[in-house]
Amino acid sequence: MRSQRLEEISRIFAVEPFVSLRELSERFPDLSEMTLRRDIEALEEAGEVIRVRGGARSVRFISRTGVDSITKREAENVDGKRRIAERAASFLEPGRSIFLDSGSTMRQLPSFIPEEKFSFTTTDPKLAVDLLRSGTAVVNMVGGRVERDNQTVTGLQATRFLTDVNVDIACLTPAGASLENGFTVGSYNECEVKRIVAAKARRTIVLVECSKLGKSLPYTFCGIGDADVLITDAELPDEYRRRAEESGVAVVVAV
Amino acid sequence: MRSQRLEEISRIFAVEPFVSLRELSERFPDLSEMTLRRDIEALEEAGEVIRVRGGARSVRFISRTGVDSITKREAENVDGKRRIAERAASFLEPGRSIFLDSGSTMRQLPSFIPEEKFSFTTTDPKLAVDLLRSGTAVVNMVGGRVERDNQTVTGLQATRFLTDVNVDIACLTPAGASLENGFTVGSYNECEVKRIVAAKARRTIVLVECSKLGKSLPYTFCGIGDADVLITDAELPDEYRRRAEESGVAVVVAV
DNA sequence: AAAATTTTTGTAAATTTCTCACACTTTTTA
DNA sequence: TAAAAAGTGTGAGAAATTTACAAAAATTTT
Repeated sequence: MRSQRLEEISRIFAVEPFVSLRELSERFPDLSEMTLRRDIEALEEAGEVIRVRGGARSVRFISRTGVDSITKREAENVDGKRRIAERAASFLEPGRSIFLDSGSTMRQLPSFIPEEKFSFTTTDPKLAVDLLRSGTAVVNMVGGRVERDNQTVTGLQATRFLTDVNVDIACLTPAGASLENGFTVGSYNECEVKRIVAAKARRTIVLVECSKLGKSLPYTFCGIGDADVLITDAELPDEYRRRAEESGVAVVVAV
Repeated sequence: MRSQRLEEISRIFAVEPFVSLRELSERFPDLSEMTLRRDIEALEEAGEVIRVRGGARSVRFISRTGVDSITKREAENVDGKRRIAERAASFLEPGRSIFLDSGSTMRQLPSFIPEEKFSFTTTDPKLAVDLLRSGTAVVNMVGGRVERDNQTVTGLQATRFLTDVNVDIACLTPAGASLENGFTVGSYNECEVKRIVAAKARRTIVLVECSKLGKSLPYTFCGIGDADVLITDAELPDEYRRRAEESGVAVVVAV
């Protein structure tokens, strides 16, 4: 029976991101290639797979993350970013007002967010859209001018907007982290936003990729000691760790 | 320059679910097919598209949960939406404050926007990101709560935000357009936003897909006669045209 | 139960698309 | 400025895919 076979093939695509026609022929040795072709075509019409040269790809394995020209930066150290994001997700508390910074690290977060009644506020338009995929969260977008290079909302309107918002938990991502200058970014406007958020937050979580360590950019939004939690993707140098612990910062190394 | 061209192709895939190699050849007449092939290959490696026989599919439009209502809506009548958007682009004036509504029709606009010093304000986070690709435009994002189903910013914060913004030209997209109720939408909050914008704008351009004609939803944001320009993708029924012309509305049929 | 119809399958030619290899050009780097 | 690298064009050859038609199986109808 055909429908039965379609189910079986469908089950293969539930596990494999790509199946070639040849593999399929091996699994069904007494069927002609043409029949398997037609089966794949039927699955494509059902929206389960996409036919590509040589076989078909399962839509389940096609991720929409990173659909952009800034993918270059985004593609760097994805693994570290994901590990950091995963840890950060465990600090989120339902019912609280949670601020999420913009940036490629934060954009890894949505896939780790459980289905709870979170209330998010963010300056990142892309992140806002991704957060909506969680069916239960409320998503607030900060208004203001969108900066071209880092795709974040800043400016007078943004700061004004944020003064009217309560923030319980803030997740912030600096562009640099150094002992001398603390957590820094390269844009004044962006700094202003982060500074306001950090000042308002009951709890500030700073997410730092190890590549940012030792770097220092023009504007500081808070000192290392001002964070409540510091999440990194690699063991901190001793100096940093000592400084953090002196100030009561909880250090989380996401490995 | 290659990277520039890749950006341009990427922009096409941002709004088009499938692009054939032939179409691409038409858009880039002095490039060999092989080069475009390699470009598509690069985009595939970047995770933006999936190469299929005859061209490539944009991953943005591939929904992993079977039928994603948003992506499905987005893929409907892309041609009509594009034609409407193209016409709308010709009404934009550099240096003016331009409001762009949310929705799938508006999301077709960025690829038609020339490199001028526009100043855009929008309630659509996705659109905001796409608008940034134009290197010269200033993009403002309206703040507020992001609605899940239509991915638009609404609510008290949004309306408050908009009262502080001047709008010269407003591009609005109704969900329904009828002689009795004018231009309508299904959400009260969304209506509120559109109403404010329409009232502020020196010039209101309403973009109506022909499928919306005769439909009426609960909330009216303005009457047919209140528009300054009405753009559709098919000839208007006589009644509508008469009504529009009586009120001095310029009707543009994008064919 | 036989006939008629529809659905499914197989075969092979025809077409299209894709890949590969190599030469040439432009851009970047040293 | 030379050398290296990256990007581009060409065309032949190798797929893979489509098409068309016929046969077989499953179905419905009579």
